[in-house]
Amino acid sequence: MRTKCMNCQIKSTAVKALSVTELEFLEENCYEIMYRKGEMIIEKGKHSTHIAYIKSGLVKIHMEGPRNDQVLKIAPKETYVGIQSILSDQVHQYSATALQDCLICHIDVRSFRQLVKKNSGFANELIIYLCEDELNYFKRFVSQSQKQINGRLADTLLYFATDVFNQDVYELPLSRKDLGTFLCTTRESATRSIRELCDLGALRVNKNRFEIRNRTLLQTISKTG
Amino acid sequence: MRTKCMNCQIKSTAVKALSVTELEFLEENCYEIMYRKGEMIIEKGKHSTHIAYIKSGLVKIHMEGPRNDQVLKIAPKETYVGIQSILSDQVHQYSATALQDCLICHIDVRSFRQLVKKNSGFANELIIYLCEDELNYFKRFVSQSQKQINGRLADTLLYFATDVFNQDVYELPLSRKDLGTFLCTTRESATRSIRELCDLGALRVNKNRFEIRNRTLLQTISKTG
DNA sequence: TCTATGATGTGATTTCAATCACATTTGTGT
DNA sequence: ACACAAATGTGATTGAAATCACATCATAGA
Repeated sequence: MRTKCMNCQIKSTAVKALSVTELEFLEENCYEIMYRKGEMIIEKGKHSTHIAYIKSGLVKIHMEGPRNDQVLKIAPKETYVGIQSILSDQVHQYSATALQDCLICHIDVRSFRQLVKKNSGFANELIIYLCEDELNYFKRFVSQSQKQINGRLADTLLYFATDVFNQDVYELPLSRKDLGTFLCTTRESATRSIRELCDLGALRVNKNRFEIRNRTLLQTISKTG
Repeated sequence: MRTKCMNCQIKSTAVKALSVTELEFLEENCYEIMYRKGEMIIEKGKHSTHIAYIKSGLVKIHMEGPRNDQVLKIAPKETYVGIQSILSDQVHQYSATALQDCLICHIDVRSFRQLVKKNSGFANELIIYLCEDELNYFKRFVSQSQKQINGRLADTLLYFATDVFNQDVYELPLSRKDLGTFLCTTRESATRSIRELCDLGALRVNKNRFEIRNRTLLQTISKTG
């Protein structure tokens, strides 16, 4: 049996603003799916009937570019994916792929829109969510265009340690190739950059097991590019 | 005497969703200012009490990076600037500077938030606005990280021709330096790229007067990077 | 167990753009 | 009209990262 929205433990801030009746309405217009690592959750170009909400697991948001598939974001739980389809019943502008096994809640986009129109508290929280998300992209944009690879890698490793895993030793759920496209570089350059940070003593790496050994140094590398 | 919001000819889609009473409320909580070319409209780090709405003129949105000041966006009229301050009474996360003489409407952020909470149609339009804006940044992010300078310049020149001036001959309101930072490169490389596109016959340039001579060629350059 | 396919590490080389250096033009205030 | 500061154009050089090429290591089937 599926979990009732009302009892859902990882409601978004927006959903917390809904009334009991609205939660019951939501309940009838969403459903959960488990995705295995590597499966596509939403696909660019496909008709967008649902918004996805990550209940657990990590998701890669990516978009075709002129050369590569570009990773825009590595999204942890409690992230909305494909919310831009709220614009209209159009097609998804980007793809999302599970990096780990993921529990995803799919919400019917028309019902979602109805909730926005009915409950301005819900709408308000969504606005806040979108603004924060956009600010994060601004920062990422600036970093990406002004820092060198080592700086961008340092950023990313700190991001995983601080915001995703909350510890300094973790299993990086990305292939070197994905890490490369997330860093806006190539697989080879990503590999080399990892080795440089190891040589500097900031890191220890074994396969995908990363250990941050000198956080201060990493932060310095992140700052100076 | 100032224009009444009700009669304002360049209302945002969101403001069009407001009732007469709400428009009167808005009227009492916003004011217009003319900015001269070069003046700062909002400044990073300053307390954000107002959201700016561009009624006329072009505005540069920019943010400090580790090396440069990075231009995030060249915003034309009917753009909200600093809307992210809706998050809370915090400080602005980026700056905005007038590239031309600009008429700006400053809206008290608390009143703005009240309108969001009161009128879900207003909130809904804002959500749509934010989603579109974010999608544009996604595309810019991908272009910037995968295209070479000529491709990025082609993009930008087409953007001005199509979305800003709506004609193929225009006065570019950016210094070479600003153009450089918008393209995520240096002044020198921007200059060289302009010359290359001229040599290819895609452009004709005299000072800041740009003329697109071969739109198809520019589009090809934009696509292939 | 063996094989095959994909992922990864690493050196050599090339390429694009940054940096440096300086000439020239433009603009501004007196 | 003049002087000075700021913006722009342009060549020479350097440098970071992409590309190429290939070896090695996993991993999943047969």
